[in-house]
Amino acid sequence: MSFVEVVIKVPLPRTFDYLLIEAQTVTVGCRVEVSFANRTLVALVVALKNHSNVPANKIKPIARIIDCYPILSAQHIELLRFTAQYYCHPLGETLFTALPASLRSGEHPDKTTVATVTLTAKGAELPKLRSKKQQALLSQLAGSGASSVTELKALGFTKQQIDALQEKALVEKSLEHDTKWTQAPRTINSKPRLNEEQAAAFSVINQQQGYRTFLLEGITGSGKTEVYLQCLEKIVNSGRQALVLVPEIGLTPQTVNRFRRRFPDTPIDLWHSNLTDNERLHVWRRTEQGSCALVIGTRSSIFLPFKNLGMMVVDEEHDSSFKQQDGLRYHARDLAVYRSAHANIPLILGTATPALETLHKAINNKFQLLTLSKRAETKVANQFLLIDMKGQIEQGGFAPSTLQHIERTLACAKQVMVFLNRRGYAPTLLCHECGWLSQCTHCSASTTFHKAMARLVCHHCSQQSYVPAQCPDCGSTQIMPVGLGTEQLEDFLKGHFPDTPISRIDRDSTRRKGALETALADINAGGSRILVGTQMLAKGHHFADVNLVVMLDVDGGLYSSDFRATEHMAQLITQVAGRAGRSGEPGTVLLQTHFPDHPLLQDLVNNGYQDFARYALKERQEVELPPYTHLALVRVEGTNAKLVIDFLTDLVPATPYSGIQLLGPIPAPMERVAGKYRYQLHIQAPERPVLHRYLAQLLSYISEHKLANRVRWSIDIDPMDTY
DNA sequence: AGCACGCCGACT
DNA sequence: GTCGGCGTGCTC
Repeated sequence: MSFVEVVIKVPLPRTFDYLLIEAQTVTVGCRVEVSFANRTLVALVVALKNHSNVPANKIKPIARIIDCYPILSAQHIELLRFTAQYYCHPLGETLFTALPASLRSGEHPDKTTVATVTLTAKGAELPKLRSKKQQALLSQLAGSGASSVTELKALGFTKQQIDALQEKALVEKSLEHDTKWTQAPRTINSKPRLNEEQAAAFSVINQQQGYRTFLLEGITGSGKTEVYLQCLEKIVNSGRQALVLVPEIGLTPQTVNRFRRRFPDTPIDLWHSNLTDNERLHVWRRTEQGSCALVIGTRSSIFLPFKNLGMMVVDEEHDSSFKQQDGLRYHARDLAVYRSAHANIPLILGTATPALETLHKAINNKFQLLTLSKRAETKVANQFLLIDMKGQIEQGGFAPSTLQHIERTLACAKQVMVFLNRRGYAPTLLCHECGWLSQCTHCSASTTFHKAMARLVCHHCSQQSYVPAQCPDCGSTQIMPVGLGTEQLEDFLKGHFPDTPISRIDRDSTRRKGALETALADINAGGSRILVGTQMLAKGHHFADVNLVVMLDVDGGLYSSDFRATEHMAQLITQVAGRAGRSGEPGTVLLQTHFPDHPLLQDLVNNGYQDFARYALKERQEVELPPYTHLALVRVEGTNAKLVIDFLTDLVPATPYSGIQLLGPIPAPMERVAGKYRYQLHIQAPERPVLHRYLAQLLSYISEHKLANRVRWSIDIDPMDTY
């Protein structure tokens, strides 16, 4: 008798055995169809065996074998097994979240044609077009040769725009067969010359045989990307594949084009959340068959089944979008470390502002630190100015001296960037007479007033409501907006600088597809002189003319209950400061604060992120927080607050477990979201093995708990948003 | 997660 | 009389 052990997409932390009929042959990694609890499901074979511990009368036969060849290699299953175990997540759910949706649903893995767009002879002449977007599409195609429809969509172009060009006979669409990547890549001669530091970093990485993680700590503008490119070139030239992980908003046309120009004959694929199921399947298969050399992708591309991976790069490694915030709560950067060690290949973590966890490993020689300290374009560093907001009479959120700085910069024909981490017009409405505040009815948060939409919006559950004309409590008509949002800043600046063109970049103003690209192009063409926005504006976009950067309200990060808040604030300030003065002259960075003497802020401003980070690490060590201890969180939510709290209370043992510190149950930072109450239990341990041993015990306790299926619970390893 | 089984209230 | 509410329990 032979049996197969399979996993099913079901939140149960175990596998299931099925009977293999004699005529059937399968291997590990194949999908089969099984009957499970009265329904027919796709299952994945994870083991073959001659024995089963399940009573014979319970075992059902396999209904159908889907694949004759495995869709996951044993090595890849191993990566996912580790992931499941490390993140305390059921193996079945882990394997199925990693798979593209089409494979999950049992579809055939091979779809071999790609829709491609090519310029016609007429299109190659680049005629002037009325439509800005179509013109941009045309020049994109001229720059990169043929492009797949998939990729153009990723860059913000639409099917309509492509069709419009086809209508004008400027482009042709064709279905191309996926060609195996056999052609020897062309070497580009016009490589920029590396400066001394870049060359040193390159040569260290280049000489690395086998696994090693490098932390490439390079300030903004120091040319990290050039180092990646030259390292990747060697990998690609030797016929191996590479993965470049980028933050969610890092996948811009600028980045992609830069890679394309440097590797003109090399098949490059993109991986991000906007791909359709078929597009995903297609990239998945290309990586598996070795048909593409390079993938530039967001978080989930860490699960792509490369045939012959030679190197990984994690750009902006500190970015929190690498951490999945629901379901399988993995961190793509941390998995990249595991994966590269297993594949025995080098890994580059690049950033100007390393996460403290990463820096800690570099200091302890688990990672090798490589530093780029010289800005390639500018010789002089930016100047920081702290504006003390105590006792200032502010106008529209600005101190008088801030406004003077803006005025002066505008007079020199330079651009100004203004940051605030709150979109909308005002964070809340307040009744002047009775003190009523506009609260969301489903969340423990106030609703944000959006003037342009004339709505109150909850940023946590997206519920919208009309702006009341009268106070719902006392009937007064004296309702006014309180606090600042980007919309209000834009409004104020328009009034204060009536002749200056202003652009606002935040999730509201860029909701429409391609709106961000249009706005950015507009800014770079020099149209707007003042740019107002949230941190969306800070990441990865190059603006040549910005000379002054203003950050309002940096105080939020100084006294937050989240222990990572200062780190994130420092990263943001550094990141934002990097936007100033890229054209050759040093820029100015203005920080408005009520605490100009705060030691961490002072350290950051006077000595830079590198110094700040090392000081912040000392603080973490003193208070025994990560990376000096290891953290896990049991998150529980439910409509009934009592059940949620009772369940968590029950998880805290009467006698403490040696080495484990427990804290809770405590309400989540947002206690109520979309009508659900959220509480959590913090688990802290000095060593990872201790933590995982404890968690294994806790999980088996939870699985027998009678409240466990009356609430929603999950375990978050190395959580990001905590107290 | 789904889905069946099971035991109590208001409808044709 | 039964349709349907969702608490409980199980899935090879």
